[in-house]
Amino acid sequence: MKMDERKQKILLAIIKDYISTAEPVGSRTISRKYKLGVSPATIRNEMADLEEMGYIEQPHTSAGRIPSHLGYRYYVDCLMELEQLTEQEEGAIRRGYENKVREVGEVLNRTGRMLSQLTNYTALVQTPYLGQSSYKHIQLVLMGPAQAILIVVMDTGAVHHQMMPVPENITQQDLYQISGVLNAKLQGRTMDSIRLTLIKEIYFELAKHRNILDLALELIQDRITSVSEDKIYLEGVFNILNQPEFHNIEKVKVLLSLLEQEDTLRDILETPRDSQGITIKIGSENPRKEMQNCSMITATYQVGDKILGTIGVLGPTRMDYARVVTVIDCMSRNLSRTLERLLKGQV
Amino acid sequence: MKMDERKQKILLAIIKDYISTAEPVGSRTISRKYKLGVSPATIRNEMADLEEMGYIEQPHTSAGRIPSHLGYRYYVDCLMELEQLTEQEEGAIRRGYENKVREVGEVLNRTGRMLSQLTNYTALVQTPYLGQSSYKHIQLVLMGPAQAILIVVMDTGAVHHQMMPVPENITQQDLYQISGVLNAKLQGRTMDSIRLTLIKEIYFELAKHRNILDLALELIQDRITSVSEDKIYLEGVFNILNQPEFHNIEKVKVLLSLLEQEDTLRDILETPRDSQGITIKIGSENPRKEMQNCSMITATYQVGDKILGTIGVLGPTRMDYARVVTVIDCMSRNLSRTLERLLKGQV
DNA sequence: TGTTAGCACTCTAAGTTGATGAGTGCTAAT
DNA sequence: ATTAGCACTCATCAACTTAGAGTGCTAACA
Repeated sequence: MKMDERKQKILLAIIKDYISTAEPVGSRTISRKYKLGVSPATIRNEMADLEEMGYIEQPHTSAGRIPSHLGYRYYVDCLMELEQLTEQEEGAIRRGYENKVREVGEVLNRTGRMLSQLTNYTALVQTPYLGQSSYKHIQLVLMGPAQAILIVVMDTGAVHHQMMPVPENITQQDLYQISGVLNAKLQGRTMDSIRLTLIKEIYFELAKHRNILDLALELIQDRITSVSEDKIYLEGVFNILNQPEFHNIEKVKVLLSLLEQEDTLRDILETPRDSQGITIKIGSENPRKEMQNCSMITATYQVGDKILGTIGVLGPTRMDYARVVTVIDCMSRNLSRTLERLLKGQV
Repeated sequence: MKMDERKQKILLAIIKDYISTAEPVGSRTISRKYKLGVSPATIRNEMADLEEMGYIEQPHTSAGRIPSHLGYRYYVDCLMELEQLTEQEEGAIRRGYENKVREVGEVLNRTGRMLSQLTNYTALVQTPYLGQSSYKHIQLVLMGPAQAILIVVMDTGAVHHQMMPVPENITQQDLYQISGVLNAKLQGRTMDSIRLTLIKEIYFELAKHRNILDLALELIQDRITSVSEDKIYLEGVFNILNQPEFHNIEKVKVLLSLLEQEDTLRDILETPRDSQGITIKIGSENPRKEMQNCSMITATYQVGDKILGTIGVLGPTRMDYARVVTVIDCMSRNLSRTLERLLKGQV
């Protein structure tokens, strides 16, 4: 069977209507609302064909049709016309990013908030991969009789800190000295590039503080590096309560318990290696079967031509693909640009 | 009418049963399950009395009774026997606090998580009031051509940081010099005690960097101080989905939209000035009328004899008061102890 | 005088029935 | 190829019925 233009128009009408009403769409509705110039009976014939081809299905005999996963797939691949953002919205996004950007974490936060607000779905934002970022400043500050705080500033503007025990008798002067050496040796180095020779150099210069150094270097390498890496922010989770397909509490609970696990988030954000730009996963294309009735739209963001991470929007399969794609595209561009500015010439 | 012992027993039975089943309790059930040695008919008479006294009410004519707010109040004030935590649970709490405590924020986080897990309700944790904490270390680090990062370490172990613009031509050396002066003047000072004379002294020593100083001091005073103050962590919000009284999505949405506003959280955590220890607010005793069907149990935590903040558990009026009171009491003690250790001799 | 059995009564929850209407597929006419 | 017409299916809703849980009252009992 061939997919002629009229079939396309009918499929498009069904999908658009179902996206906005969440109700099965009948032949009469289509003929009335989307003037195709043919009678309901004709449309019924075409719909029977579309169903046979797998693009739509019937919840039960006397109901209208709803799009199948295949139908949505055909829609996003061939039929969808992207929506234009209003001046207002685009302005809001731009302002959201221009407004006193100070730190990577803050930028990601705002991205999530805007994404979920603009789409009314759940937003996911992955922290950027910054393995190539380098140490900018390291400082040890004495906090108590045997306690110090280790502060590490990365060139990305990220600041990590961590309490650590120190010997009883150590003074702030000692710590300044240690900080000085660490700074001299590590400043400008990337996380991945600290090698044994370098550490030996440090030991050599600070032989008598060996035990502090051991701990400090361990913390710098293991803990501090790993803390911020590959976290995923969730925003607007409650928006799913507004979707009619989630008026059943049990379904909400299933989805929420999935979203509570970081692994799941990582899995569903995952995109095929070669995918540039935007990826759409519909229903059963998602890695978890509990998400059959959800779709996920993701986009990568980058600085230069290095992809740093992914942002995504999670909604029901019946989500407004056209709008979400436009929004997420705009957001990922803005995010990339802002990060570029923030990390200017530093990554 | 007098509240004799039998009435008390019956009221207690009604409340216990309703708390565990969420169903109205009939006279037959009581006589069967809670062997009081009297027939349902007798119990019916007593229940009629209890209803007249306002302790219980009938959802409709042919249903059993449920406790009224007054009934719950009488229960928590006079009838409730506190539950004992199991060895296991108490151990888990203790271990939760002992395990590598490094920072105030982390402690609060864990507190929230444990509270919500142990009770299966929603936990609220207010950040401690640390207005009396003092500056331990201040550092400016050059990040880009005209950008620096300001790092402030408080004696509580809290670390704040903030990007700030600086003049194009400034060097890291200049910034070190400024940091040095700021440290010398501000170290050991409390946030509240920075006075004009002090600032003049700083200006005097660093006349040529006046514009940087203006910004830095402003950030230190306004932004950094206010950021972490009086935030309220929410944990286990989704637990409300497990309560049968919230099987209606609309009710969930109303409650969630309340909990999204920080003011609300502050209001419902608020406790009367003189209240030492644990406060229980039942239904309409809550400040928001949308929370008529919720109860809130709060406890303060302190270091020394200074109250620093409040933790709380939010559940339906039908919540398990005995257990929650025990848990929250244990948690607040542990939290106080841990903070004491963490801020040892520093506040 | 307090307790209890018995009974009529009330009200909800759950099930049944029937009407309505949206929607379909098929057929025959255009 | 298109469409009008028609018989048919099925969900939804309202009206009605039923079963059962629970009550209040009364009269009998200890």
